[in-house]
Amino acid sequence: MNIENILRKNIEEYLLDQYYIPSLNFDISRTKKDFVGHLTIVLFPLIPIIKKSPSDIAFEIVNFLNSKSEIIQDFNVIQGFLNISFKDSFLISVFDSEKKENKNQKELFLIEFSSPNTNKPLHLGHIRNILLGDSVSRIFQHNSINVHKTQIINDRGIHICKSMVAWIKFGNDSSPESEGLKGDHFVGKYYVKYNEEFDRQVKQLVLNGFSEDEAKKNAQIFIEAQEMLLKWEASDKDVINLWKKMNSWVYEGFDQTYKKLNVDFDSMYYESNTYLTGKDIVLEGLSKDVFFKKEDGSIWVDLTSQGLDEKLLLRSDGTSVYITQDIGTAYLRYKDHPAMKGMIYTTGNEQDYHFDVLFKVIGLIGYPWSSKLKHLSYGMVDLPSGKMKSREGTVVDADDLIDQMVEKAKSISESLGKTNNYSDRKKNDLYKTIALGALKYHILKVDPKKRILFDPNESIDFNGNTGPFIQYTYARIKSLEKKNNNNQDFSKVNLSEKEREIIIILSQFDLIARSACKNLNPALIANYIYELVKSYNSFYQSSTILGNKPINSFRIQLSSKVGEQIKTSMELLGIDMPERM
RNA sequence: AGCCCUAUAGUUCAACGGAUAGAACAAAAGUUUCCUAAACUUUAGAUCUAGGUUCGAUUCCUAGUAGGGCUACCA
Repeated sequence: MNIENILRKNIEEYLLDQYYIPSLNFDISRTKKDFVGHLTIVLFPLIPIIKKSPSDIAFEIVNFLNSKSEIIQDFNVIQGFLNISFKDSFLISVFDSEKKENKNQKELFLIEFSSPNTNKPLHLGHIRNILLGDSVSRIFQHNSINVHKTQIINDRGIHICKSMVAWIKFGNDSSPESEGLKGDHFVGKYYVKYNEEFDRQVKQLVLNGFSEDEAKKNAQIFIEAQEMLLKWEASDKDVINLWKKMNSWVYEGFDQTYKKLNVDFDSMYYESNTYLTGKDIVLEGLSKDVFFKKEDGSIWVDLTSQGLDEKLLLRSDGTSVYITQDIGTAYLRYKDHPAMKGMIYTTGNEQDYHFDVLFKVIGLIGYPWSSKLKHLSYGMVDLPSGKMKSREGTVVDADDLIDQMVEKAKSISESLGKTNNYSDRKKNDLYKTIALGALKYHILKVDPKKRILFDPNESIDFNGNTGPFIQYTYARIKSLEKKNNNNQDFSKVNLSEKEREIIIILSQFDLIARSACKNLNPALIANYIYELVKSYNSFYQSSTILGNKPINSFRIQLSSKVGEQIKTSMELLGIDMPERM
């Protein structure tokens, strides 16, 4: 139970007891720096209802609290703000009480993230997606919610055919092994080769008098890719085999990257398995007049009454589009997990409209679970040079970025000379931990809906509000614990103001975790950790400067608690904590 | 054209409608008898514009400005 909740509960009781007010929203927040107190109750909302002056209300509240138990040391009222200072004995009792897990029956949420195309490697945009999805999953689990992590793999369509055509043309019989490339990079290379050849052919056709648009439709290699897609849909054996081979290379590459990022999945859904289901559902909806058919045979949904447009669901030639398979995937997932309380889609905000449409269409079909679908959308990751475009080669490759981060962690650590006595293996593990800590924290600390400006050269700092700084603080605490194992009674400790501050921050963790869960926002956790670390460092510094020796056991205990909390919190972001660094 | 998102120190980020808008980086100045100086302490510096809602607005509403996205028989 945290302090804020205890206070809130008591005040609610007071309102009910004294004024028969059953529910009223009022604010409790940390007392601002320049005022005396620990927590502040904002009285303004109470004034018009109780019809007394703020100071009268404040006295009543304090008297009520004191009549129940002696927890208040002091208080003051400034304007409509009631600032309360708690007794040390109360703070210590809160600090000392073990957290009780609420193990109610657990709900199940499906969380979809990553969901790449299978024609090229993962890039920085995927990293934000993966980290968000993974972190939200961890936060859900922390809040006693079961999580099923899943993906939709876009393994079907013209894009993968492009890589296949290029591979036949330029690299037949080559393999990731023969070229010494990671599988996804290998396939991506042929996707790039396709585009180079395509551009060359288009240029040639334009020189021969074609318009730009015509040239794009008539480029030989594009026609070959289209033919291959048709063969794929007709289950041509050779094409299917090649398709399987290429995809397996890609999956192998993806797995390595997931492993590096320390994320995993409970299931995969493949578009090639779900698009037909989607098609069936659309046809069924057509027969029930939920959708309508245009003269050319294409099938549409009319969402104009809900403020959206008409949307295509099936092409005139009967083939499916993006949203068709999404309908099928959602349906299959619901069939697999009928008890799910919610399904969360993690995608970039350029798909906001798409998901708006998808959820409404599923609702129109009449599936009651449409209300359980949620979209976790996040802003783009931009580079200083502008938007990432794979066609223009301005993407930041995920693997390259991670390697670069490890290199940087290495050079910084070595220049500080703190790891000299480590084995090579330990050093490398540490560099990876630091590098990933930096990357993950840097991305997750930003509100998901905002865009991130990512400078690959200098944006990752190892000072200030960063992952490594938090890791470092943790390592220091661990070292402190190691040197001081004395376990004494600390019931008669006089707390310093900084210690009180830390205890109150510590006690707020569950509130923050719940809020982060509700808002699908790991940034709340990150900000909490940093605040805790900052307070702790300041406390640590003042303690050492005052030369409080011998180190009293309460300080060790407090440090230890802070360390524990930092670790728990950072784990919600998927960040490992090194014991030494 | 319509719809959606964003706008805060030089820069990157904070702030359930609450007090004097917080941090970090960069800039300037300081602190090592100390459990890891990858630290700590100072100083300077910001709410896009105009209205409205109310005790009170960075936050909510309206209009505008700027940036981005979406409005594909692409995924």
